[in-house]
Amino acid sequence: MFYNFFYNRRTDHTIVLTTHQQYTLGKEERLKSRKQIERLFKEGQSFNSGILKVFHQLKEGSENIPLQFGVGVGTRHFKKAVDRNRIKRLVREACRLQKNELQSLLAAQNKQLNLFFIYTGKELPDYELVSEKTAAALNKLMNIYK
RNA sequence: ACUGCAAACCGAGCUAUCGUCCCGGUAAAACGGGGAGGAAAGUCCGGACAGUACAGGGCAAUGCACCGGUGAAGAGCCGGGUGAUGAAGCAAUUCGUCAACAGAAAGUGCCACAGAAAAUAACCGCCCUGCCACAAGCGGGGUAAGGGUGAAAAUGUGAGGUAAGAGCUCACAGUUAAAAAUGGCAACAUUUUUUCCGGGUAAACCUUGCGUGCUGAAAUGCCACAUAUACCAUCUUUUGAGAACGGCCCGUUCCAGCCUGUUCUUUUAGAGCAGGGGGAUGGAGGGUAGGCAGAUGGAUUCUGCAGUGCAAAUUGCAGAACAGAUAAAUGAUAGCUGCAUCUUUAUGAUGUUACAGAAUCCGGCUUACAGGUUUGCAGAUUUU
RNA sequence: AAGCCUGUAGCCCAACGGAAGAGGCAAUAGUUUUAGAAACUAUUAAGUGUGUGUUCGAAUCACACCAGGCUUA
Repeated sequence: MFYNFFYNRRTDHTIVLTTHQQYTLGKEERLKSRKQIERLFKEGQSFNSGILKVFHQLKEGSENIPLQFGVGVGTRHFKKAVDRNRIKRLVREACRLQKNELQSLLAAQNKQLNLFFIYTGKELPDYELVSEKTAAALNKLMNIYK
């Protein structure tokens, strides 16, 4: 009985995930070019979403990638590399799980967007808080580029 | 058994789903394998490696400083010596801890306050003596035995000696340097002889000895893209000036010594003048910032056995392990076991937490560290 | 990653190895004023980032840590 219960739960979970199948985060979906990042900070628009500051800019390019994003944490509030790595991983994970809606919207309009998140909070967050704030930021972006 | 300190070691494990970096695999997938530490940290030492056109020498700069061993090397490690210091002991001695541990007798500087005086010591005192009838007073000289100081006062004690004194002389003790003998590879120790006794400071300048060329993976090489053989200043272009040798000098080596016109000598060619062009250095800018190599497996680390050595370490054999990103992978969620805390003692609840994240690579050092294990030392109590 | 610099009252800063430390702003109290500001007078506030050493003596010299800042293209 006990094992059976868990087996069912597990299979349900996997089915839900496989239907979407888009929770990927490959090398191509990250913003890596130094040139593009500098242009984004210089010319792009930005807004604050609680503990996150978001830079965003449409770009022209031949590659067919609707969304590229990067994450940064300043050394002012987090002196230890461990903490900075932790925050970057949490934001990246939250974005990975929630970006699909925006991605498909952009793909439908044939637009390409650069994004950069900067963590501006002063304390080490937990995953739930980061997830919530990232979702809010992504919703705001959907309204802008509708 | 408990507490504290120190040292060494460990730094939870397994499973599932999603995701990620590298390698293999594939036409593309699927799939398989690997993916953070003892300090990855601080950047404090030492190397490897790369560039700089390394002949060689000197100066400057900079580092080190008892001896031997170890190792690629070191300001590391191991062993020893000397000195200081703590504990135990009647003592001999034993057991620890620490040391930038060459030179102050090459020279220069500094030594506040106090004190006569702080380094060529005469302020008081003591002694001799001149002026003077004597005293007092003034002057000349000798003298470091005595003088409330100070961190430090001119080796200490005793005797002789003297006008008074003085290592002036002697004895003992201490101390500097040298020689010899014995022990030791050596530092050094012990003994004997001669000699010195002229404060401290070299983590003040410095002297002596030894070592080091400088720069640093954003090094460097190649490919691609882009641009500007541009601009300004100085120097130079026929014999005495320039450049390189990554501070300077000697020295060595290298480059340039071109073109046009004109004048003179005149076969070529050479010299002078003018102009052009070239070169070097500096200034101020412009472009690119993509890819590949460097780049991860080598003085490698660990384990076992055997050998050498007091030890650090090392030799042989066997086995195992070793990430490779570049706005930068190593993450998220769930469950089980283990562990900790609380309440209850079938169990339940909460937490899984320390210091901390590779960035060219190695060897050390230093610092941080929840909890656990082991060893050593100290403490007080309990039991036998 | 590589390399360099700085820590002194609440703040800004000075001090040749020598009384344990100078100023300015601020603070507190007083004078002045009906009250306040300004001005004037007085007072308080450091033991020199931490530790160890060298020295008779350390803010100063040396070493090791801690904290903060800067440079590179």
